[in-house]
Amino acid sequence: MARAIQKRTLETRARLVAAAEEVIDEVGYDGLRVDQVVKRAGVAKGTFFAHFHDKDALMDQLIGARLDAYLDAIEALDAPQTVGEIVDAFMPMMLFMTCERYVFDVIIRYSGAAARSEIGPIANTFGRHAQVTAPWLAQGPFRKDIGADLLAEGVMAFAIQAMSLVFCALHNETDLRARLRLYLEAWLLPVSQS
Amino acid sequence: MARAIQKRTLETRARLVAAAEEVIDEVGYDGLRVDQVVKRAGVAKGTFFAHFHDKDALMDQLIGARLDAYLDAIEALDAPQTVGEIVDAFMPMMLFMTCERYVFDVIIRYSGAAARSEIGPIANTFGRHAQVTAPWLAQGPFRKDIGADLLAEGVMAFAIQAMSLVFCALHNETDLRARLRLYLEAWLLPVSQS
DNA sequence: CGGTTAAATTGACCATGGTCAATTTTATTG
DNA sequence: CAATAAAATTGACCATGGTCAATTTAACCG
Repeated sequence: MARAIQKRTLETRARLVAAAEEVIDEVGYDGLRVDQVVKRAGVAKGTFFAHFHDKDALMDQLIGARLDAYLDAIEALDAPQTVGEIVDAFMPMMLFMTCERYVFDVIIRYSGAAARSEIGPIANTFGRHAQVTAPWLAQGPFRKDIGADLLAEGVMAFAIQAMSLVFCALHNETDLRARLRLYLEAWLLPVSQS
Repeated sequence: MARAIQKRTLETRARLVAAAEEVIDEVGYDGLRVDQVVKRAGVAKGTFFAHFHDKDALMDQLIGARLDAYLDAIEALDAPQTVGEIVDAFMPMMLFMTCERYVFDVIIRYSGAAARSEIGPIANTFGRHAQVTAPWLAQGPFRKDIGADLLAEGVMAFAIQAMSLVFCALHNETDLRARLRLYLEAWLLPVSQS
């Protein structure tokens, strides 16, 4: 018969998360080692994996939480009326997403939700992102020949493309904003010849 | 003073590659273990890493070669005149790219060229892809308000988006074609309201 | 051909993520 | 409270990618 979750469980999990955040502050996401985390949390290694399916699941949760905070800020904004305003709205989140190559890889891997059985925190943020963006695009002065949901999916695709280029040898973070703007102007404000 | 590459070197490398391909045939890309490869090739583990910087570098080469073969076939085609023909042209390569989650991950990781110092085989195929696509888009009956290179970048972005969805719980391979077509029609044949 | 040097190869060893049978702790029940 | 069952924790152990000092092999030279 099923029992309620023990208070101890929540404490242990909280200690693991807190320890992980401390480690990340010191050595970055890429530098995190499970051994460091469990040592700092004062638990055995097996305990870590009783709480998180694997290291990536911890990352999913930590990074997902950060993304959620960015989305909270984005949701609080008024619907943007220009492509420039859209880019401005997303820039802080995109800068975080590209703060480390490893972070970007984790996000991409988990954004395509359910290779893993259940939808995790990061996958959820992508859903939220679409839910915020679609109404913006429907309300603003953007193309109306296709649905807002499809339009939002495209914004997502171009945002990912722009972020990918950050890690190419020839591009840097300054380009990110300019490139996304270029993409979105072409996507949201086409000038058809027909 | 520098010396020529020994014949032995090439033989060893060829044996490693051949062994790797055999292993992949049996257990897939994701199932490949370096130990298996070196055992089959009859060399020590250290030799493997003298020839490939890491396991991913081997994958880069093997997968890159496959992609190149698909691009050869694509290059031999006449320039497509409809979105449907474009989708048809890319489908075989996209099916390979999505044959395993692991393969797709490697491709994405290496497509953004030079997190690694030099441009590898996979990164090169992305360049080739753009070089094939841009002229097609310039010649065909598609939007002309933006340059063909930008148009080709967008095709790439949407192709990746469509492939990502293959691994989501709710989508399958049949959707891939339909979804890419939907994206590309919106991207290449917009109906502006201005 | 023997000596010398660079390149290639070896395999013991390490780092790190992950597993699981055994143990300890907590909750429940009579 | 004692007995018992479920949940949580432990840490020795494993799998696998990757390293590197030592060794072997091949090429070059007088």
